[in-house]
Amino acid sequence: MTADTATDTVLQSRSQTAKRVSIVEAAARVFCSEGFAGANIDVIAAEAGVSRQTVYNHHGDKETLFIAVVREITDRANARFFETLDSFPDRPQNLHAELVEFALRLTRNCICNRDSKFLRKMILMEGSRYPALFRHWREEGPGRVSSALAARFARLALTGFLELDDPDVAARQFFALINADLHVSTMLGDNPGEEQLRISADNAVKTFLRAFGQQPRSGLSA
Amino acid sequence: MTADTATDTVLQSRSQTAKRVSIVEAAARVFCSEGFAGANIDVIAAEAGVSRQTVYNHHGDKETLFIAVVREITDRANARFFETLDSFPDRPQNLHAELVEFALRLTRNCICNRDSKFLRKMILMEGSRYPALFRHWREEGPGRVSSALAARFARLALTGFLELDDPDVAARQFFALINADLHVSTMLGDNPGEEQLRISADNAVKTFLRAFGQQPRSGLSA
DNA sequence: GACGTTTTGGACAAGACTGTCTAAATTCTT
DNA sequence: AAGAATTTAGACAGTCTTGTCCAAAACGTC
Repeated sequence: MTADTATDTVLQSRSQTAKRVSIVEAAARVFCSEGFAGANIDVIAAEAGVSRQTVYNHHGDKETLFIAVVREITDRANARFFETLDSFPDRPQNLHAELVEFALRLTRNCICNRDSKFLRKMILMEGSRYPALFRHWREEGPGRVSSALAARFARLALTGFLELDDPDVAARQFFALINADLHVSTMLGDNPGEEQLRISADNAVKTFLRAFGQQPRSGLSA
Repeated sequence: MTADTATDTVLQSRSQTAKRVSIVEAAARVFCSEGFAGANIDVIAAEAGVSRQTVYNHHGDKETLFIAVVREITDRANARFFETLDSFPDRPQNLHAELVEFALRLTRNCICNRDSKFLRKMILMEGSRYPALFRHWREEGPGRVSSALAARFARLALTGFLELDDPDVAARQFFALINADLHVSTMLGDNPGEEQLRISADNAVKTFLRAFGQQPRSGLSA
């Protein structure tokens, strides 16, 4: 009964939603490379394969579009973050190797991908102009991810794999170390190769474990 | 003879150079908060306390002005960096405490100050548009600073204060750790308080020394 | 195939900005 | 204090951009 009309209303005409996402993707690309002020609606429309009027129909105006894009990308990036976090090695056979793999997933999915770059740029440039928008990013994103990672580390400490004073600090430092070698090149827009990523993750984990690693108590491994 | 005219030509009229730097400072502020595209020459002129025509007289056009500003700030920031590096504790009495102080100077002078923020923003946003400009930044700045810091760490390793596989990696990681707690808030433009800076530096050094610290061989201390 | 909705393309007004020009005012040098 | 150079304010042309409007075309649904 209402089901049909309801889903129709929600799903819209399929190509309508297709256009919607295509606009958001295009807008993200353009905002990212030109900045908010430098972004041009005509260019966004062209890149989305859509007429300018359609952009205005869907999103009202430049600022509204910008906000929609940031929201969307924020949510997607956060989802990705937690998804990646789920692959944390809670019961490692080989802590070093498994942490390196985890670090690699983190850099690939959450630091070097397009969404993350977009967010870094936009937060840095427009963060102070839209406090609410970016407070949301901070609290739902880095804030929660950091606590979640801290909890995983705390668990490893309990099992005797790590020796930690403060799991929250350790989590933040883990992120920092992962970024240490990549920071400069990602700022200039380079995309580090697989090789480079691996070396970098390995360096990070090596240092992290030098600082916090420990042999697990034997009884608990299996 | 020529001395007079020469110095005249170089020094210019004193207020002329005063205006020049005032324009550059104002431009830096405006570019920083609005981005290149969003920056408005009239605003820059007003903020420099100068007429628009004067801006054009001195710097020709917006892009030329931008390049001049980036160059100037890059050089200043680099100079500051090396100056700060000179206070590295080569013969520490108390390695932990002295590294913390050094880290604090580094965060204050080279990470949280206005010039550094400007450069981070501009490199992130316009880095790919002006490769030469920012290659210069990278090679003369982070690149050389990192090696220089690595050399200092290597020395501490020789004296037995540290145990290092690769001083270059250690240097990059030291920077990363120093930034670990500050990264998110500086992205949003917050200015961490003195308290926060100290805690953050202390966390960084604690972890760094857990990973690389060592009691120095007794013979070498005095 | 008819009907309602969405999309298109192009025209358009309004505003903003860059960069130039000029004549008058101010400042520097001597 | 005179002469040279710099600075100013304002006007101005030209361009670009945003956001609106509209009639025709395309699309999706029944």
